[in-house]
Amino acid sequence: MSGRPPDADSSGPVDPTDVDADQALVRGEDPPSRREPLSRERIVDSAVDYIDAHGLPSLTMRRLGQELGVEAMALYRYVPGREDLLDAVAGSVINEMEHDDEVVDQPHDGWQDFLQRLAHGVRRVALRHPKVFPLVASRPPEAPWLRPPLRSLDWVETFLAGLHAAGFSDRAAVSAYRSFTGFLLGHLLLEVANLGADLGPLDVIEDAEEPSPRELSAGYTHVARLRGMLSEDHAAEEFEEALEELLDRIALMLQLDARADEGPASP
Amino acid sequence: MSGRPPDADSSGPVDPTDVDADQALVRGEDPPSRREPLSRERIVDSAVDYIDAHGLPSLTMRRLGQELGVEAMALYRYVPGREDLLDAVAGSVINEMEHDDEVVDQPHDGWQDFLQRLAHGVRRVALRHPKVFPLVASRPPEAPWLRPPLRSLDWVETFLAGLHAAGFSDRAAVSAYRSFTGFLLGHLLLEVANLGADLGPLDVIEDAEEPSPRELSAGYTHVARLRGMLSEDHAAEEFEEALEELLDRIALMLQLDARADEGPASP
DNA sequence: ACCTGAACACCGTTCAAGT
DNA sequence: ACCTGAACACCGTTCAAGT
Repeated sequence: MSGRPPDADSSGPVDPTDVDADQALVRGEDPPSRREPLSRERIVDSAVDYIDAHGLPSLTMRRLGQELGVEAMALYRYVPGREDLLDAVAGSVINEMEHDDEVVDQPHDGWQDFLQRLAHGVRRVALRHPKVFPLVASRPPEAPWLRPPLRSLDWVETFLAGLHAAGFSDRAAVSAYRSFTGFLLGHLLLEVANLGADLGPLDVIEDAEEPSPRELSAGYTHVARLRGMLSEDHAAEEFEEALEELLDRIALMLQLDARADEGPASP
Repeated sequence: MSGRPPDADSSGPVDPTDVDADQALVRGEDPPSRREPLSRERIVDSAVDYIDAHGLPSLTMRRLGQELGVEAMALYRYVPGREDLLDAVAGSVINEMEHDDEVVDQPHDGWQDFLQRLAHGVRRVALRHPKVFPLVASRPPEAPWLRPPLRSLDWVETFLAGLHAAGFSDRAAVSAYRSFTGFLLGHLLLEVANLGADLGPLDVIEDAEEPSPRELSAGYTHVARLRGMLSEDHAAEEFEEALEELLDRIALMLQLDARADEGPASP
């Protein structure tokens, strides 16, 4: 079965004297007067849903229009084009963290807790939208001082303000921002890739491509032997461990930074 | 200027009695008999060059055919389709490391040196092909036990065999493989993204999208203040530092692993 | 004000036909 | 054996026209 949505017209005869509106009613669509009007937000949300369900390559302006009960051309009143829509999609999912109660705006229990919550918030977004996350990860951000996956002004501000309030120097906060984003990007992209994220619906995969055991044992002795171990999914524990280590490293950097601030004349 | 290649026919009158071959000669093309035959390798190499030059979105089967002096349909004798071609492209650039003399097959100076060389080899690939690297990073690998960016059986085997030879236990080698890939993916993807990697030719960017300073100062006080510092490019040093830290972590893990092997009955 | 029809310049891919 | 022409079912996007 392909990703194409089923054609609702194909089941049963339709009186050809019906006017368009009546045919629409037969098909179960709301008449134009009753359906809520299009808006940029509704379009972006619908695009997120569509990618979650069918994968990025399946999202076309025409199919998205169909999803919204509208012709593709109508979308262009609210969105400049497909590329901008994808940017908006990436921004939208990362901003879902705004409604995540575990994620806080201000450190109230130390910066480590603050960053822990933030990291887990991003991870929840990635796992909720595994097919959208590669977009968050690899679309070029709108400014060189935004780095994926924290690719919105709001969250970078929250990050920096939080660390500032926790006593970080500017230098230390920026340094932490860099290592934090690198950490999130690597771990979460691997995690969603392992989920088979990139491609569309799973119907194409057919997992028939795996190298045969015969092929493997010829030369790839280590891979063959460790196959099982390599396939084990330890994403969650790995994430926790690596996050702890990252926080330790930041704490260390913080000490060095503070010492440098006291003045370079110390023993 | 768009990415579309210029039409060579458009400059000057052409005698309509010329046969196709002569017109081809006028255009400076080799006659079919003289040009070297198509091959999967030539197609993949050409695709890499094309993406390097014009970006992934600009690569179409038709334009790639044109680049090779052939109609698009001819490509399908050597490549099953566009998606498979992109997989081959990702595999091809990562395998460029085969010809990188700094990268070694066997650890001859300790595993740390071995991993240092491997990491820098992958980084050189990423910097040589910044527009291809997102493909290496986010295409789902052909088996669940291959993780980007080390997405080829050959390199995973080299990695595992190398650490094995250096005395790593299976468990330790697999654990190192996981953290190594996570590290590379995060850092290199950020680095190429910062280079403006994803999109096509630079002619579309026009850097007109940056939020205005006025907009910034309203609410985004920390981002505004740290703008300059955030834009600084420390990719190279960051990579070295983070790599050192990763190797330290692996060394630590190695000790714990060895101790666990001696038997859990130790004091 | 909001949406659609028709059109344009593209796509990927198949397959019978040419050399 | 290797490539092409013609065709099919799609794309994104524009714009005049409809309600």
